[in-house]
Amino acid sequence: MTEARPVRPGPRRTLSEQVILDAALALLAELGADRVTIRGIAARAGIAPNAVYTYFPDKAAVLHGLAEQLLGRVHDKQAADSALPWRDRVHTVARDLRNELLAHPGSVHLLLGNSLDGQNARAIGAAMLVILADAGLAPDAAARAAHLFNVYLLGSVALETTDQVRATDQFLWGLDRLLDGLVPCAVTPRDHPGSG
Amino acid sequence: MTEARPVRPGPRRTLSEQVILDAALALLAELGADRVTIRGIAARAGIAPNAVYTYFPDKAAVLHGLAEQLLGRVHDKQAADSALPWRDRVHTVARDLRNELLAHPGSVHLLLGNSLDGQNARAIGAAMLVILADAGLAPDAAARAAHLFNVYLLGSVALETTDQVRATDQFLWGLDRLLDGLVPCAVTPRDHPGSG
DNA sequence: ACCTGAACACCGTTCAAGT
DNA sequence: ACCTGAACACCGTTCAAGT
Repeated sequence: MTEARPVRPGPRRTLSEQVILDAALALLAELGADRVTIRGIAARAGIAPNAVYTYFPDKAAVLHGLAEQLLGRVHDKQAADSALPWRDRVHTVARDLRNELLAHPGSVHLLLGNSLDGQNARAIGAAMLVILADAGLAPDAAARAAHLFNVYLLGSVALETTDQVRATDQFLWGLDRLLDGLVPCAVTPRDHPGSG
Repeated sequence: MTEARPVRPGPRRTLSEQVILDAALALLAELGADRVTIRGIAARAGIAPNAVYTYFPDKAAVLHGLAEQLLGRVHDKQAADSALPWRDRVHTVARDLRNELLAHPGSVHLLLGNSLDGQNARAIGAAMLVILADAGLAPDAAARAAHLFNVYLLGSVALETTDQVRATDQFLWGLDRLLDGLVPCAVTPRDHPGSG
């Protein structure tokens, strides 16, 4: 017989939070938001429904993780390029986020229903703050403006999703009105801080 | 025995759509959005759950009617007063709608998830168009601006609801930035059209 | 036309048990 | 620690039947 070293009871890590979130994301992309159920996720991951509760306290926690998962798919290199005009950088972030949200119908309501306090959410918010600081906004104004940006992005896509229309013109028009309203807030406007 | 005149089969109109929507609204106000269920509505109305389907094809239709019901509770007299500055009139509409939505947590997601094409929704939208026209916006710009207003209002309240904060300062600040961005769109600005 | 009881096919979640 | 089968308390919706 083999040596009787203390065998750990049961498999140690055949699953993980990531496996569950991957299954949830696949379900969201293929079947829509209303099909993202605990039982559906478990079935796709090949486990029993209640096994999910080993990793997440409840469904809300799974959806919160799923929202974070979605934001992680957006990486903006152009947004970080401080040599570009700040309005263009905002446009880039807005377009990329909007496209990601429109690609997964229902994901907007996911973001609107969960606090955007995860790692990826904070990263995007921080990138936005940098852009707005480069635009000349004071820290508190930049924070308010970043929130305003979130409101506009999520609100726009939510209405686009329910009304079944892709109104890119309207989206960019509203974004520009919003940026126009922010311009007077810039105390030290500088388009190319790298050259100053 | 009494005369055998053709008695109509069953009670003719003991219920109505309005009774069901009233029950739904009461449930929303008292127990929250997630407790607005077909079975709950029926119980409060004193009928069997499937009786609801005599008046509405499915739950989505009930919620659509409920969204309309909510908007009907907002009546703005000040918004119609063309003697007031247009920014004040917008502020009034925004404040009243926001207060109504915050009073019923979950109602925001109700509005965001249903097309705002009902009678009350159109009335509010029309009032907004009048204000924006008085502000000097051309019809197409006014239409875009009205949509922008919807996006901002619903997006703001949605984020306020999920983050459990009532940030009135932030709300008004963002609204003003938005209105600032609209000012250049006014081709024929006139504050008091009644005096012209 | 309007309402009912009963059933169907689902949910999220919990519990006791097994490794 | 991790996973399972079974159950509980719900859902929305449909169907056949009654008035």
